[in-house]
Amino acid sequence: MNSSGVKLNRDFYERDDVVSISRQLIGKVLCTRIEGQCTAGMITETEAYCGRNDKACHANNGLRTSRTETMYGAGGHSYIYLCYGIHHLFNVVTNREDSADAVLIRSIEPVEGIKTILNRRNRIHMEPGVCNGPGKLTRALAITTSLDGTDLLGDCIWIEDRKKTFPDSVIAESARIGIDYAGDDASRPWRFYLKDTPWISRR
DNA sequence: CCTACGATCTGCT
DNA sequence: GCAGATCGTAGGG
Repeated sequence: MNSSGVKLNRDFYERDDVVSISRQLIGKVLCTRIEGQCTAGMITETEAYCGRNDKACHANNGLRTSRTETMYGAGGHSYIYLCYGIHHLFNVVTNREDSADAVLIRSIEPVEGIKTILNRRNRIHMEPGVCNGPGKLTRALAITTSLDGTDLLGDCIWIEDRKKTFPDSVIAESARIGIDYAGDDASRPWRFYLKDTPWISRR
């Protein structure tokens, strides 16, 4: 797909610091190959969800159900769930089997398959509104809950390192969005985004 | 079985 | 800025 890209390997995902991984995913490229269509976008915004000790995480307090099961699996798989009955949200599962850490991908800047992305989003022209939100980018890349549990080392959904590096000084952190119910964990600075880009959901 | 609600987006005022 | 969409999940009876 892109000769300069190197697919992230299992070792990247299986490390135990989900907050660091969340920050490191900024600048990486999320790719899908679905129904013959290749699409990709550079990750510009993420949020870390810290397993059973995080009140905002679906696996809080060790909650283990058919929905949360994939979060307990090995790092490097997808955790995709339906939000508000409409939106398919995509997460990267991290850490070893039995932990339940994950990174929510919140925004991307499209870099490949622009026509396909515009079609899926029902738009004519590319602009930040096409992919600046967790429900928007899944629509753009054709990611749905039927792909929950997908191995990110396969050829359907994966993440590439294209050697585009950003210094820490251009990466901002903030509280996570839309988790007011999470008590003291609601204010933890586990959201990361590129400071100087329009391709994010909020300032 | 029943009810409440959500890691959001869109369109309208 | 705000309401409505829309349905799977979780929790309680």
